Amino acid sequence: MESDADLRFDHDSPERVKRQLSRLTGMTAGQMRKVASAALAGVGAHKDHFVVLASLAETGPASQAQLSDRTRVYRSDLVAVLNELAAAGFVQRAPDPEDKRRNVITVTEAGRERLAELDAVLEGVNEHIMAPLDEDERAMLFRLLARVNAHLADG
Amino acid sequence: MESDADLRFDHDSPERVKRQLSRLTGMTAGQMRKVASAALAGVGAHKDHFVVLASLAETGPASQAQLSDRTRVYRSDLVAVLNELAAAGFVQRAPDPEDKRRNVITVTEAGRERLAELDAVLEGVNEHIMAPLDEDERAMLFRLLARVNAHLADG
DNA sequence: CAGATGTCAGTGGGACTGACATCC
DNA sequence: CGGATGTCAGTCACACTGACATCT
Repeated sequence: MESDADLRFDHDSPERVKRQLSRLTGMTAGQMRKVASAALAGVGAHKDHFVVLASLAETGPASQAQLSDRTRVYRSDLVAVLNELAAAGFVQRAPDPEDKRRNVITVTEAGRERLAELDAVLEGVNEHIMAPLDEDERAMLFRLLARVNAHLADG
Repeated sequence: MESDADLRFDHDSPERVKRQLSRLTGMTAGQMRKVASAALAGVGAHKDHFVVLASLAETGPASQAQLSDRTRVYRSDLVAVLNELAAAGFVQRAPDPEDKRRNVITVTEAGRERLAELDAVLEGVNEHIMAPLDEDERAMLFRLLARVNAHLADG
């Protein structure tokens, strides 16, 4: 197994490559994604499962199109996610009586428990990821990234 | 065409999903990657082209295995990248007389000019990405991300 | 009719693994 | 022999597009 030991970003290097924010951000995002998806895989879940359950629990039942808008999971990919969540009894998929095109997706009690479980797992992941930063630094990192994110979202 | 207009991260939301640094970082990294690869595609290049040329220009000729270690581009993927760079005359691939297993990869003069071109393109990208931040904030973002990156690299 | 919805099939780039012949 | 090197093939998760039947 190849170790990730020297996957370290040296910002003070004179090399042009390392002056690019996109590379540092991409590397770090990849590391985070690995940690998060490994932790979720440990309990048989994927990122989308958490996102969908959280949206349903916090904003209430929704059609698949609404869920897609809320979670930014593509409508086409949502189908498989909901199939898995429904098969496990975490959500209920029922036809909408008011609009025969739609399904109404509702989180079940088991789904809420599952969400709590995934939330705990990801809380641990989040804590591990931000371990080297104190409270102020964490808030600062969030704010700076959020500003860049908002800026890029505006095209 | 779907717009990216509401791909914005709201850190002050009560939703659990948005409290995760990995999600904000992943979203932002994805935005950055799009901008960078679109800009590079505009001049017929890929990210790996830049990284490989920069390594050769800054650290000197190398075998493919050494290049892979330097750039973190997999040996297997390096082959295609070098095929493209060599076909365009940006690098020279010659057998190593001291070790018949190896090739010696050297950047050509045209390759140095290409590197300057790609460097300029990416400089513009970097500036666009960090536009909303002042100098101190940019340095802060780099440092915070680098610390998280180094921490995660240690396993 | 135009438009929204759920579904399926498929694309494309990126990260990564495995195997293999060749050579040290 | 074990180990490094370059190469090819293939896998896998992910973001994303296209088309289509159904319904408003």
